[in-house]
Amino acid sequence: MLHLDLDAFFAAVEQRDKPSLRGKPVVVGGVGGRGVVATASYEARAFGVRSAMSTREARARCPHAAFLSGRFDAYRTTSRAVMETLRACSPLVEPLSLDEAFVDLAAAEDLPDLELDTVTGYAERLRARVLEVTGGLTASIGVGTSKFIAKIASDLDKPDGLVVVPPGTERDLLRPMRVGVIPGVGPATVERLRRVGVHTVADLERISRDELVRVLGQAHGQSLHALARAEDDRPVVPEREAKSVSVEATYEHDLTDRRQLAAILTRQSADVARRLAGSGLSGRTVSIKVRLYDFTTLSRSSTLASPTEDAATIARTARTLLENLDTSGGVRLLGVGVAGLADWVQDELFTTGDDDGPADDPTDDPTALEEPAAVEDPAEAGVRAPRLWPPGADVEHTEHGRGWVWGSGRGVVTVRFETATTGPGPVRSFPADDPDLHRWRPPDPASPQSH
DNA sequence: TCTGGGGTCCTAGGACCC
DNA sequence: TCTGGGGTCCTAGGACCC
Repeated sequence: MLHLDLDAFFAAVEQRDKPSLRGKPVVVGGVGGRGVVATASYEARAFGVRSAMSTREARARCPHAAFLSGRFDAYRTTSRAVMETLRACSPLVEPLSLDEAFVDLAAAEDLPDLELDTVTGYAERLRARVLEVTGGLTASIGVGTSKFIAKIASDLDKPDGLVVVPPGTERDLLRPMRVGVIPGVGPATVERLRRVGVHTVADLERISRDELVRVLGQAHGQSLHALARAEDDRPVVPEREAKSVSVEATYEHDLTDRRQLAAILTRQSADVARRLAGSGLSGRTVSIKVRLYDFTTLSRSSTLASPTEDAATIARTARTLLENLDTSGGVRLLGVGVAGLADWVQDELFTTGDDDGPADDPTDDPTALEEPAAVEDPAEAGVRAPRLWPPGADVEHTEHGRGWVWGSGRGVVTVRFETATTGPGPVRSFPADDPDLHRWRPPDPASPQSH
């Protein structure tokens, strides 16, 4: 597994495009009174500027830095070039963000073997190619036997570094490290672990699984027990389906005018609706997020009878949710989101199959009366590129047997297969139009007993 | 006049169903 | 008379990531 991380990405793009910034401290992020730092160039880091620091503090530490609000189109374009370069190596590339990705080298075609020297040379050439296609951006690469180890390794020689962790040396590498280096272990988990005497991975290793689950809960406890032992078999998932779409903003001054708050929700709802439509998605759960003057953060949500991508429906629902909150002290952040995403094809199935008259109390559900009957024109639906392979859908493959959809997109479907004897098995990717890949249906959907 | 914006995943409790 | 258990869906909040 290979993990690639572009160094100080946003700042590096700015320095590339504006030569006068090269060699100088550059800070990209919110430039307003309530902004925070997204990325600081290494020159700015020398003055103690860090990601997530308030821009106010960054200005105090490094007043002569260039403070920029960011050009996301340029970042996206550059990111795309990098991801394409990675996909030329292996079909199994999983972007984690604009500046990070995993590459499954076991699926790389032009890699003769996975020996240490071979992989090291390959990764060096990859770094050179990234430098080329980005017009001079450096990347740090980590290689190891799992996602976890690759990710840890890419952090060890930053910037512009390469670390390959030889198989069998993982646990010795991890033991002296602080638990906070483990992805998923943030400040709250570090504090909980500190209270039970755990500071390093070596300490973590000594805690039983039961104890860890008691301290951190099921999911986190189990996964940390495994990671402490360098056990990690998570596959590369090339394309994940979006699960939610949201828009939020923090305002320079706290807002109190309820008409103004409602107007903001209306505009944000239109933004969300446009993005949903652009991706061919709709969702059933509308939520708002409200951060009050004292930073307490509230969320409220409402699940509709059927998915929507309609701006007016989202806005009406969002405004109703806000009406039940006390915002008299002032609001510093307001946001709208839609979750429970489905595609238009499912939407159509839903609304044509489940039409059982009006809801009991129409005032409970602002959409019950107005919700239109989804997409009528099949040609139009086709244009919207429906998502044919919803995650979790059962499928079968002529060669590999039965499984379920792990992810899909860009014409590729990733399937996790299950065998009766071994349980969850390997993950494989296929072209979405692979004739050997079939949607799978239960043998007799009508038979389940009616109790 | 500390503390962004876009996400994901998990937990816990209550409603509801069988 | 006493007292289920499993499962799903929904809501709110929190931790975490880049």
